[in-house]
Amino acid sequence: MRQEVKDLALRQLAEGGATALSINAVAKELGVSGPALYRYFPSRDALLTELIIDAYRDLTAAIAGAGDFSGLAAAYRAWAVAQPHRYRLLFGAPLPGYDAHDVQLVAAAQGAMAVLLAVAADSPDADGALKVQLEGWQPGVPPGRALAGVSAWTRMHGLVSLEIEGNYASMGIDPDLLFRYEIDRLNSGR
Amino acid sequence: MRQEVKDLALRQLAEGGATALSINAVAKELGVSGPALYRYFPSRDALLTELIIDAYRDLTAAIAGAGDFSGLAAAYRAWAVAQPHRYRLLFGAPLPGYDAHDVQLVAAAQGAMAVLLAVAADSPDADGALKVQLEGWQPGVPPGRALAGVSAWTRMHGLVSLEIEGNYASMGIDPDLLFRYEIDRLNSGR
DNA sequence: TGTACATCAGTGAACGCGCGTTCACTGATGTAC
DNA sequence: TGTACATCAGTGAACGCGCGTTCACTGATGTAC
Repeated sequence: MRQEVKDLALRQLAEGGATALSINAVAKELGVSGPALYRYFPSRDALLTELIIDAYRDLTAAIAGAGDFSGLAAAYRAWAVAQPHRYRLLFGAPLPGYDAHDVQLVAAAQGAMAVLLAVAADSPDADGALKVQLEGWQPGVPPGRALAGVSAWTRMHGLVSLEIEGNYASMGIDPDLLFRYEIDRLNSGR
Repeated sequence: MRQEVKDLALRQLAEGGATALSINAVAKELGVSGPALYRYFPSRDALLTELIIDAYRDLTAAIAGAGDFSGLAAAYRAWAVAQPHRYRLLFGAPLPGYDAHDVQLVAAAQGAMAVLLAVAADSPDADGALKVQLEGWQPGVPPGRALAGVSAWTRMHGLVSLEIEGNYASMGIDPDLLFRYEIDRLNSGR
């Protein structure tokens, strides 16, 4: 039942945009009255939090077995393109009135980043204040690697987020070709 | 009066997230009844469209006089960081129920891109199908330059969008240092 | 200067809608003797 | 096997809220003679 609620909630998010998560609407589609769902989730925010944590874990799983960095990048993109609503849940604008400071949520996000850092190259350019910050952020990781990880994530996110909002499509440019071009560049250190 | 409405609408967007644009709320804050605003805007969507067009023009103006590519990148970022709600209006998730196919809107977006293309470097790597698409997208522009423009935009967007959602802050990393690192890399062809 | 009129910004009521959440409750199911 | 009871998923009404939009209207302002 909890799973059914989540599935329907995701489907409604997919159809109606990030604000479209409504307990009443989910209940209705489930053929049940609104208050019934409060047996399973204490509040709308709790449901939302669970969806986000699920999404982090799912994304993490999707990129974990993808091989080297190129494989990870392809898996990251494929996951996002297949379910843009979940990608937005993770990296889009914060939902009004929703406080994203749940402990499990932060842990789930770190899990995904750990997978990325495991296959990131090493950048020789981490120095000065940036180096100190990178060491503070990921104490066990060489700062050059942490920098390469953040940088790679940033570039993937730029590509993926513009793709899922249809920006390349409206230019008549195939996102696939652009993605390959950028990842090749990134891999060759450019 | 129209300008006052727009200003208040922007302020409410800034405070309440992308869904927070409400004619009634704007009217209330203006000390006027809801229907009064229909003298000035035919509908909520029309107001929204105007805000988006304004934002494109404003962003275009901000990056137009910024000198070379490094200057443009800095101006682009400064504009977005100063008013993230407007940046989201342009490049964030589409608003549910809002159709972004206004003619003026498309023109405004192209104006911004033209400024970027004017200072973009040239990439030697545009070939094959991608080259054909780039030529179709910007007929008068060498495809290598178009590719460099799209690529630079993508990377700037990755940096800026993660910054305004607070992702670097939550890692303890100064977005300023990261931005400079990435733009230096981009400038040196890496 | 005074009067008749037109303009038009803004009003208040209403329509129909949806939301999250609480509350006391029904009624089916399963358990214990 | 039959009866008494506990559990608990789900109900329907209600609270207070906000939304976009329409409609007929008031009432102040400005214009024309």
